[in-house]
Amino acid sequence: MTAVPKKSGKRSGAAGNLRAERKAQTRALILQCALDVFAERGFDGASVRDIAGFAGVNHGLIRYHFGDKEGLWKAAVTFLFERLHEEMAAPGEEAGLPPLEATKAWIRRYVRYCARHPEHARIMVQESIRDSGRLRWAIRRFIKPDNEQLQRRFQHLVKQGVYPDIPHHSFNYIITAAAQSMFMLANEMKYVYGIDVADEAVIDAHAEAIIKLFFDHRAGSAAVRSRKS
Amino acid sequence: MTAVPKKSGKRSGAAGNLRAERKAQTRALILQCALDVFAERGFDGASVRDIAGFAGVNHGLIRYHFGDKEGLWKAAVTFLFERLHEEMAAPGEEAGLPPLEATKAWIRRYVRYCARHPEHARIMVQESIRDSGRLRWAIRRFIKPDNEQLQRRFQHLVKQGVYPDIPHHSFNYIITAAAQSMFMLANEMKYVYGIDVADEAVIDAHAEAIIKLFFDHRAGSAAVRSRKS
DNA sequence: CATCTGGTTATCCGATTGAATAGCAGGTTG
DNA sequence: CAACCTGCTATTCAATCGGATAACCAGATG
Repeated sequence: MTAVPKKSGKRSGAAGNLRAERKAQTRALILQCALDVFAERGFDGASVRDIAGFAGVNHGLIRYHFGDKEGLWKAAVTFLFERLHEEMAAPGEEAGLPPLEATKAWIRRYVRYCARHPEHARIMVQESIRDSGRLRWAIRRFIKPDNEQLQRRFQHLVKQGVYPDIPHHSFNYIITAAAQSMFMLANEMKYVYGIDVADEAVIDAHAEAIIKLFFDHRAGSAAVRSRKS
Repeated sequence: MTAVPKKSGKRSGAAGNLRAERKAQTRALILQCALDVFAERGFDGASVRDIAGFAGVNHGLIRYHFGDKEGLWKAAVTFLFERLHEEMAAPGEEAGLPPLEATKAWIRRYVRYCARHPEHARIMVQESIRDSGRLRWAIRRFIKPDNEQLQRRFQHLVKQGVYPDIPHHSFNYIITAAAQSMFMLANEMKYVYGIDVADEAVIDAHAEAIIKLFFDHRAGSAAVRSRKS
């Protein structure tokens, strides 16, 4: 979490919209800082003053842009999930793959997303531990639809006989937690293993480890059988 | 998190230690309430006054027993890990099992612990997201030793050729997150799936799902093969 | 050029926080 | 029984919180 220099490039495009441009810039800057601070300290622990401080603006400005603290949180989370959907949109090539291979590609993409934006898991975990109206709002609006999509993918694998039939809620929490936790707990990784989770090699190796454990049963077993045993 | 009635049974055992007995009772009561509140709101979000309120004592008393807020947190976390070690101690029978079966038994025990005490994962995740001195304290004192124990178990499986060789830190975060997350995020489970994670059937099914995905590669594949495919 | 609008800052408010201090009451001890 | 610890409560304090209001001023408008 680093403070961001204020109003670096103004560059008014044409005429007339200079003010609107700066307003949008300021809004986006506050949102990004809000994501970081909310993720690190939780809703109650984060202070509007700190967020404004990191963004280099007066704390009263947040009230102007977002109404109140909860409005800021909801705007930040909306931005978070819209970015998730953008970055997780599958490239066209994936449609042609068989379902298991498509799921492996999805895992690799999701693990890289978790590494790139650890604040996502952090902010949602913080909110889910407490039982707030904000959690219910985010679930109804973002989490439940996303989850139904994952459920369809999972059921497809099971129906094709290519995956064992376990309760879907278990599958969901196991797979997402496996992908998120290492990056969500980057500080713990640093102190326990001395490993920097920003390292590309660590990220890719983690994705492959998940795929090996979850989706390469036969190949995994074969690899095991090829050992001395 | 429910408020606890104050001083229910005093029952002075013999003579002389009536005061000491009540003191220990009060201390334990405060610790339990502190665990719940710290887990739900994080260190900064939790107020000493709230913890004292749930315990039914004056907030000044916490200063008397634990010095300051950080002292209370450390005492609570110490209690947490000592209870973990007690409840995770393997019954003697497990020593005779082959390593893979022993690990399965360990998984079942750990999943039940996570369900019984979701505040453990919650409090440590909250602290790890922020990079505090408290996190480093807990890692040096509890997490690192526990982790080395898990690493030895894992390496034993790999050496016996009974488990695929993936980076240990990946294995660690995948397996513990898979066990913890559903119970840590009990509120999300409630709203997304309408499932109560206190249900024994849900807990046991989750443990078996983890075992099926992680440790029953051959059996899992066989189960898959027996379908129409 | 004069006026107006809207993004932003400065400042104030009551509530709550962690911490500190003084005092009380009842169990303990000689 | 009387003096004395000690576990506990009541109260105070400065700091910080979220929210509200008024002033400000650069840029849009006519």
